[in-house]
Amino acid sequence: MTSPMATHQIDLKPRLDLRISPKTVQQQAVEKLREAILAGLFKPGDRLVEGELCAMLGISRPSVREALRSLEAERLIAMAPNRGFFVPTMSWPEIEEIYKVRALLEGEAAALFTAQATRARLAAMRAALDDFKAAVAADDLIAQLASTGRFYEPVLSGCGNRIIQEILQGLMARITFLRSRSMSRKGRARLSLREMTKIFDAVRSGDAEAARGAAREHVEQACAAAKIVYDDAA
Amino acid sequence: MTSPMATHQIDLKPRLDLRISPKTVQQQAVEKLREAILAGLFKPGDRLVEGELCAMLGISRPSVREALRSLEAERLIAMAPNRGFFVPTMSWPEIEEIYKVRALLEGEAAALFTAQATRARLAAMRAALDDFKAAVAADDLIAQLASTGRFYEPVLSGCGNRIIQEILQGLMARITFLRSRSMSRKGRARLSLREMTKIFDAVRSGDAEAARGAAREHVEQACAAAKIVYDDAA
DNA sequence: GATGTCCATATTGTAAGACAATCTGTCAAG
DNA sequence: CTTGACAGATTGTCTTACAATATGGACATC
Repeated sequence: MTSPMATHQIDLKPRLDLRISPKTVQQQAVEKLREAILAGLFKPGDRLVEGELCAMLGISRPSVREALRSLEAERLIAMAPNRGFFVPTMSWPEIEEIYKVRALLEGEAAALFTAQATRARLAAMRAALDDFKAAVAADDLIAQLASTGRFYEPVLSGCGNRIIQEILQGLMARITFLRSRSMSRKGRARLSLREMTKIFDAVRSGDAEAARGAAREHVEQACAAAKIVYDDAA
Repeated sequence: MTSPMATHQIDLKPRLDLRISPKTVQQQAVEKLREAILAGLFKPGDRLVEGELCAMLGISRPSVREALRSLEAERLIAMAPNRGFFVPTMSWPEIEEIYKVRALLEGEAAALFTAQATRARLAAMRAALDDFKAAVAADDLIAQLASTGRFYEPVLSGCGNRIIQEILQGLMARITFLRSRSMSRKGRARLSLREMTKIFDAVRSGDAEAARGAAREHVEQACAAAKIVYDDAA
């Protein structure tokens, strides 16, 4: 598929694909709605009334329904026949199961990445880690979430397994509504910083098993923090 | 959510839910199309023309499109704007990545299941294993695939993690088109039987780590068999 | 003969309208 | 307080329609 010559070149423009792809209304609708759900505009339990969404997005009902079907298959929303779509509320066991799988897959991703980390990706991780540190010092929640995302991005895209990446993105999306709240817990950010630093150090030193362990532990700690938040809310 | 009394009862009727659920046309369409793809009626590379599907399923275009969107989000089919839906062809690296994740998750599921296997589920596994043995002896491919499914079902539903189950089902669906072909390779079935027996023995003896290892190895062997088939086809 | 241009046709993308089926909440009757 | 009935809201689905885009081939050009 990719040009054989590419492997001889330095990784400056990794897979820049020139394919122009017209965005269909449906695709944009999916993106907008996903953003809206992740941003918390629609909260767990909220109903998604087709007519309202048509008005909000300025598109027709068939297009809205197609978009909702896509999100349904992603498990970001659910549907009950004749009652329509809604944002599902998740029980704690289910949330915990997601964290368990995250621990497993992020550990694997970290281990895989360690074995083949490029200089560029390590630099990106370090930059994100520095940003996160600054965001913690500034108590800036938005910046914390953003830099956390940038910290993981090189690991996921550099671990060499797109399936892991795809699955993790899906799982993360499903628990986003908890992330900002648990991150905001007093002291969690600082612990998070320490755990992420541990991951980075392990990756940089080339110790795959240490990286796996550190990544696992980070997720497990995040899970514990999420549980406290979840119980408080209930 | 569930009645507290239920926990005091014996597990004779595990969650018999009386909820009647009307099947919408769209749901039936998704099921029919998924079956058709898994059964190989639509092969990788085939286009799925909306008009034809309308005629085949006897439903309208909006309904067909909704169904296709669902399957698209499941990654069972793909879409190119203005060119419609098609069954994607997978490259070997991608297939291998799926097997890698399967190895990880099936290993985990086997380990989790070992720690909490019920008598009933163990019996179901044994029965499935016996069926598989008979199917191998009779050289009956259909029966082999069916009994393999029944062998794994108790593990997945009994491992206590529905997310793992959900992910694995999705991954399996994406490589089904390879399974029957690689299973039919001379000698593969017999090896498969040995590997599955090893899994069962480990689970029954309560050795979670042995079960994880055996499950991993079984997937790795399946991956190797699939590679041979894939290369032959190319 | 290879390449580029243009058009007819098929198919998709999207909208609008319609109507039956089903759910929800309200209110009266028992 | 429970039951039943009814009005309004919403979904499930189909039909029709039309613009936008892709595909394949005819034809002209180099």
